[in-house]
Amino acid sequence: MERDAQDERVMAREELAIDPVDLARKLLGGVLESRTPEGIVRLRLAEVEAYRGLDDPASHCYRGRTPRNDVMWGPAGHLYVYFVYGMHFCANVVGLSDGQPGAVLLRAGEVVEGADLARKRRPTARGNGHVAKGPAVLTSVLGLDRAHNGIDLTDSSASVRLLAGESVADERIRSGPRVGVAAAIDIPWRFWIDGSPAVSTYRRGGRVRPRAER
DNA sequence: GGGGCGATGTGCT
DNA sequence: GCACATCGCCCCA
Repeated sequence: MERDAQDERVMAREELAIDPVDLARKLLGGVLESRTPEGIVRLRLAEVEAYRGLDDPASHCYRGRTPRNDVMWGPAGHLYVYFVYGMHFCANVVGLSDGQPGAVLLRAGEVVEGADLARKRRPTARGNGHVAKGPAVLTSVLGLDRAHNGIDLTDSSASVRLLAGESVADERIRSGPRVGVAAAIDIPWRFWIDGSPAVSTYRRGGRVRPRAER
């Protein structure tokens, strides 16, 4: 079937080498696949956020190139994985092209294959292995960690790949402020598929100041 | 060399 | 709704 062929198609680098805000919309409905000795898990992306390098104070690239964020400087289509809060990993797809940093954080998705393995990897997560609600749940369900940083998702032989999946109609895409981000809170660079059970609940970022605020 | 805090998840109140 | 676990990164001294 035509749709199945599209589901299986590995996305090409030139499709991904675009502004992260546009890439975020394009990734919705796409499928991230991880293959390990344990098995295969596939996840249809339902919620993402754009982080656009140098002029975005919330981006890891904002203060320049460092060993940690090196992958974000391109090339596009690679996986940027980072460690946060001393216990979680988050995964991004790098956008734009060489020399221009930017990426899309993968926040949530629906497990379309390998629910048993997903549940085994994250037994306490709500959704019983069928949804990955939140960026750290998403990475653990797929078995991603620091070792997967820099993988080329457009390489058809890679252990982690990005498949085209289904395109999502514009009217089904919603947007709003990014979760857990205090800087640039007015910029609606979070995108999600309306009605998806995987979409995480909004939480504003930044610690509440002791009493300075208002 | 030291300290503050973060693109979070979970369980308990 | 809130506190807390837990540690690497980055800024500043």
